Amino acid sequence: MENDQAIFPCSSSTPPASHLSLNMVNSHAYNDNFQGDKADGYFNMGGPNFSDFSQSQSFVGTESTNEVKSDKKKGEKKVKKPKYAFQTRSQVDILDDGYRWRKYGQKAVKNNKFPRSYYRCTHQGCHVKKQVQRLSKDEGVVVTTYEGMHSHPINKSNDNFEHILTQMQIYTAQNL
DNA sequence: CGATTTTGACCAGCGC
DNA sequence: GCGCTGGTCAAAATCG
Repeated sequence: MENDQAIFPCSSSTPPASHLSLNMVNSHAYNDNFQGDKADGYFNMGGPNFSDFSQSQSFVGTESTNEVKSDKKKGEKKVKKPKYAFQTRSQVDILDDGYRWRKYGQKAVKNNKFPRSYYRCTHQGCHVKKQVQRLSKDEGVVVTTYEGMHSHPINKSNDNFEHILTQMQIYTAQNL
């Protein structure tokens, strides 16, 4: 999994919905104003009010240089972990993007009243991780942080997420 | 019965 | 060096 560019499975086919993610990076980025926590670098471009769900999307390019000098336990080569965070307006924490996720942890964040859930892709050979976090400031905002990239097809009908992507593209075009 | 969730413990990185 | 915070593991519990 050396490919760290996009989190969408459609990056190889380059569908019309894939370039929208590039558009979102054009927004202004502020570091320490998102949650007051670690300066990760969140890109926010969502408007205050749009429509129903998933209207305010954020994009995060967090190059956490997590380098391990020597193999301690896992023996994994953790050189660089690019993370991509999405800020979604939703009432539910579980944003089904079409993949199968297995929850492997949950921790409470300091600045957030809501705990952060850690998920892992259950696909064989796919070590994509994702963490879902809800903002204590806005309980209707859910931040989903993806880590890694899927190299396998979705075993579900991604019609739902595709619909969301389409809406995101429309909103992005209107916003920009 | 298998897969997944829950929850506490453990560990590593960072700041003081 | 110690304490805090964040991330992962693993065993038990739960669900389908």
